Amino acid sequence: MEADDGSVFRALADPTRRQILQDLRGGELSAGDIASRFPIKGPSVSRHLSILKGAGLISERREANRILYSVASDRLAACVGGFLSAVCPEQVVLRRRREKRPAGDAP
Amino acid sequence: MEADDGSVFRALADPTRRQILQDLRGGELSAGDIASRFPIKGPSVSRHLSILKGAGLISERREANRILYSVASDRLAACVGGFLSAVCPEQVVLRRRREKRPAGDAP
DNA sequence: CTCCATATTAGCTATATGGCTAAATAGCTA
DNA sequence: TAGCTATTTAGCCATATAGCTAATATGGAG
Repeated sequence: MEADDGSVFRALADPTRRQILQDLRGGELSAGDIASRFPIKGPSVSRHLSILKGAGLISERREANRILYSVASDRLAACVGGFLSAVCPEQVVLRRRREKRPAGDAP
Repeated sequence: MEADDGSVFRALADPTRRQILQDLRGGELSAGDIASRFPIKGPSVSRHLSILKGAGLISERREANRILYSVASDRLAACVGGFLSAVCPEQVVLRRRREKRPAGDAP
């Protein structure tokens, strides 16, 4: 069901999308907030957001008539960090975060 | 003189190029060695190699009439790891390698 | 030099990508 | 309901990308 790693790397190929991810590092932003930071029109931003979402790199939340986006850093770290670990494991260390466990798992 | 980070991420967008980098993890390979591992023709592989080289992700060395390629993992870790550190610093640790110092630098 | 092996460069085609404008959808408020 | 804001979707166009075949280096062996 989930997008494959290829979609993640394709998503990261565009500088605008990389910047969006960095901007989201500061916290949730609406599509309009994001659009105001770039010299491109709203629909283009919307397209970038849908590509990032398709890659699983951002998640969205509706609030009134705005949509707030946030970065899915777990997924980013897993895919990209996983690749880095495969190619240059000496230079990169992945710090695994607590995983969401299905309820009832051993503590 | 050096390629910008954008070229690195564009280079990584293609699955063949990512696989080439992983294959080079095992040690130097000639263009022909690499070509034999993929279902595409030599010239296409050559193009991928030149893109990887343009991004600074591989280096080459001539031996007789073959050209041996190796992965530039420092550059890969610096660019991609740097980006990861900017977006999700909690999940990724960059382990800096000894840098090549200009001769005559303090010890 | 000629011949062969290894690779790259040139030129072509089809598809993917990223921008735009205009139109449609979603949700709030009167 | 109508009207307003926020955002996405549809359709178009220009450029970039990745594959191919044919032609061009480059280097070693005879």
